[in-house]
Amino acid sequence: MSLPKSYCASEHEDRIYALWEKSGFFNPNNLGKRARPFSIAMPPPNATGTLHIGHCMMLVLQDLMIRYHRMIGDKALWVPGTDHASIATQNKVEKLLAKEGKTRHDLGREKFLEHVAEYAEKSRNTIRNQIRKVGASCDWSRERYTLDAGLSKAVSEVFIRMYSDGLIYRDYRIVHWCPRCHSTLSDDEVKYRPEKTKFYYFKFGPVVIGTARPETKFQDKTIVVHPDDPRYKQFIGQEFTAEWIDGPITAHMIADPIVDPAFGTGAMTITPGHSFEDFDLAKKYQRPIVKIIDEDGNLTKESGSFAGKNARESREEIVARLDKKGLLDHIEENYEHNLSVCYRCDTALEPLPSLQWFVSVSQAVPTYSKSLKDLMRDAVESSRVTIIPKRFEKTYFHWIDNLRDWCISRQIWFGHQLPVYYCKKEKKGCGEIIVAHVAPDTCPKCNTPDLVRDEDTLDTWFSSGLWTFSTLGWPDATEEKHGRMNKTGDLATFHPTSVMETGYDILFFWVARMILMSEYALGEEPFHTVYLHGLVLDVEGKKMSKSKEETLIDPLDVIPTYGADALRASMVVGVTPGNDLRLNAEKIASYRNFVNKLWNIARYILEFDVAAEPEKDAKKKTTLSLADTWIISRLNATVREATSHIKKYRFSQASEVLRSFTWDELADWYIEVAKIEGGKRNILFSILRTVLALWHPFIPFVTETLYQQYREIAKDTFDKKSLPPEILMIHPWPTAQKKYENKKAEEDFGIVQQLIQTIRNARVENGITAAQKIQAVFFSSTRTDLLHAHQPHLKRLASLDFITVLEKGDKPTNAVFLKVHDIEVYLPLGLMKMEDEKKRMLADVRKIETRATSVRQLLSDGQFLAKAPKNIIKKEQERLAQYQDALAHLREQLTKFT
RNA sequence: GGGCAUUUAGCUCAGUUGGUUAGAGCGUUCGGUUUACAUCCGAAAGGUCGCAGGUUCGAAUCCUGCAAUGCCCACCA
Repeated sequence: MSLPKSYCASEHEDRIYALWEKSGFFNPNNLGKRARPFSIAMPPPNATGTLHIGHCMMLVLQDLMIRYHRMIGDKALWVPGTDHASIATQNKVEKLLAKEGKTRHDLGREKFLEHVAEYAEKSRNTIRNQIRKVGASCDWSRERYTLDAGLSKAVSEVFIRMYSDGLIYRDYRIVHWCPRCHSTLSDDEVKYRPEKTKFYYFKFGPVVIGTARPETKFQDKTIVVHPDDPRYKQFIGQEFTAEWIDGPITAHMIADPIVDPAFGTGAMTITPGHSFEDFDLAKKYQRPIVKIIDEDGNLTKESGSFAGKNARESREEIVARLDKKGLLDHIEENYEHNLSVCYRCDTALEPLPSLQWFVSVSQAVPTYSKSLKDLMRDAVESSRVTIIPKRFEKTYFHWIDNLRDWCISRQIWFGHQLPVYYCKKEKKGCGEIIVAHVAPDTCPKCNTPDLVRDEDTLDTWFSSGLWTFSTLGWPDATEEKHGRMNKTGDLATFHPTSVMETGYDILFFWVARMILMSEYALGEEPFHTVYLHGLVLDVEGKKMSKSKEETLIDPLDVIPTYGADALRASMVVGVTPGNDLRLNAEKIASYRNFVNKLWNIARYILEFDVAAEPEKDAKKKTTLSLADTWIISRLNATVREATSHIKKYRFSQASEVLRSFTWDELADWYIEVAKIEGGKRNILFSILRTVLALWHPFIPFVTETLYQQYREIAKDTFDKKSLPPEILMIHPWPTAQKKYENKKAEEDFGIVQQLIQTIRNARVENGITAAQKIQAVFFSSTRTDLLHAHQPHLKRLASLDFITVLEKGDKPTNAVFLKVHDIEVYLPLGLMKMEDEKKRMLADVRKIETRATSVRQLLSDGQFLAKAPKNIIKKEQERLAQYQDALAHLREQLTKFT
């Protein structure tokens, strides 16, 4: 079998993935005896979505870590799964139903849920395939879904525990309400959109008040002013009658420092039912909470003659009525404020009072005598959880400090229904609330049958907060021993998980809540390290979205064209944690080129070099050439550096190190040298194997494909015992050995490289074509051996046809003069323009003089000599010596121009 | 309003704890049928490291201020 000239990813990728999957090594149980666990819980994509480029980012980074850890011998587990994503999914399915002219109510709860489940299952199949396309080596046998029985049990279990700990409670209070989703939202699910609107001023009793929302003001009976405001001081505490929308109304004036006298008229009425601030004020001063707008966005009976009308649409009519009564003072146009909108559907939210379930974040948890806020803060403060990049720790603490109780009940159908049952008074019950996994047949208090389950479902983040441990079998995977709950099975082995890798955009939604849940339920952190990646942006720097097709990069389009490996590389190279990535097709193409380069390096080694040297060095033990010790030294340094970068989560830098070794050193130098020296079969084989292993976590498909070829050939050559593993995925990670690093070889080969590069440069500058061979004369008092040994290299790589190496003697005149370390090179070009050469040399002299002057100055600076470290001073002295040496030679050479 | 970040070559971005001449990819220019690769090879050009101060023997790197851009949080009735 021979390898084609270029790598065609689509011909190999599916086959290679199947090979991995069949091997069983995605499952750590099949990896043999391994002591150290390494685990990642894959952030579950929405079950009804399809993967976009952002998902690729997480898959690539996590797969990189998992593959690396699998190779260094860890028990590596990556748990995949999907999230039911309650609101998002329900919205999506409702939209599809709407196309058929139906609503969920036409189907009824049960039928609707069946419909959603069916749809989700189809999408999940697509997602599974997409994850495979990217090359993710996750353990499919452990795949989970947030609505699985086990995970649902975990949800109820946490709810029940929190309820009995007094952390979950039910309360009537103002909440964020999305009239379109017909559900409450948590504070974090609210987005703000800047909006320009009208700001109205109305006469209200003795004062003028301002408002942007007249339609909420029907029952405003409290005026608040600043206690020190001289305009209103006389009215504070008074009660008076004001003419209002539906006739006279009795109102109070109170004073509170929260009012800004400079805003509007300095007097405001409060609307406790429809403003968070006003709600707090109303609680403080014990004013009634009146619901003016209902869940459909319509005005309630509290609005008198307007009852039943849509609130926002009635605004102008209400203003007109007040105007007619002479109560409209004036209108301010273009009032700028932020409108709160639903993060899922962008609909303007309606704050309204409602009876809902909440998680208290400030009340002490009995077991820990600490609040959930404290638990969340402690985990990061104590460094049990570290966030990369570190700056997000600040953001995290700030979020915790401002956190309010978490509204967890949602009025949608799709999700985990609350494990709450009511013994309803309407059904002759006692009003008892029962929180349990399963409904009791009768009320435990009054024995009334027919308990009614709460219709609401839980916030989707409540269940995803449990993800790291619910996926590993909690709560069943625990047993009581000596009065303590101990973890068993996977939960014991893999929890806390090692790394949570996700986008910074869900730090609050998800990462924080996982910490909350794990700290509460298990008393331990959910993960040790949080690695936050940035967003994938298009060429214009905007977040990629389906609505902008021209700049959208869809992974499913890219993979067939450029290959999954190229896509993967583009998400790693030059990408740093927490920073956004601007992606375009050219970038991906450049990594496709690299993948192809690697392909051809392997192709040369596996086919051409072997063919050229069939038997020669298979058995014979050859002595190593300078180039050999050089490349071995460089490879070892590369292994050492790349490993160190990966350990420190600097994946981009690791890939940089690998790229420059592979392309610049191995391909451009060593393979070219191998063609000259010959007999490199063993050493090239060994280098290739190491290089493939090093690249494998980054670009697994091409490396595995090549490794399979490598192993085919190795099978015929190696004895069975030293045969490497069948698949690269479980090949041991290369280890660096200090004894192979050779500074002298790097220096000496570096001189050969510099000589060749310097001569090449001189050739181009003097207009000598590549085909034209020239002569060179080398003078060196100390390196004649090096020069003699590398005559063939110099000849071929610098296109020379005749070389003279001398220790001393007469220097050629009218020749181009070059200098590398102590080696002088003369290129007698005969016909060239010596005037140009003279100019070039004079320019060189000036350049070096400038540098020498600055170093000389530095070295004559007493402060520098006194305070700088000795090695730095020594370096500078060496530099100066080099400059002086070079200058002396240049000047000497210049004298030869007549 | 508060906070975080970014600002380095034409473009996209690296640059560990301050220490030679600040790097890469793409792009540009010049030259190439070298028997692995034109998805390639060789050579080169291109940077006051946003601006202004400061600390230091020494600053892209640390500190202060300013500017531009982006994001997050809060939100005034």
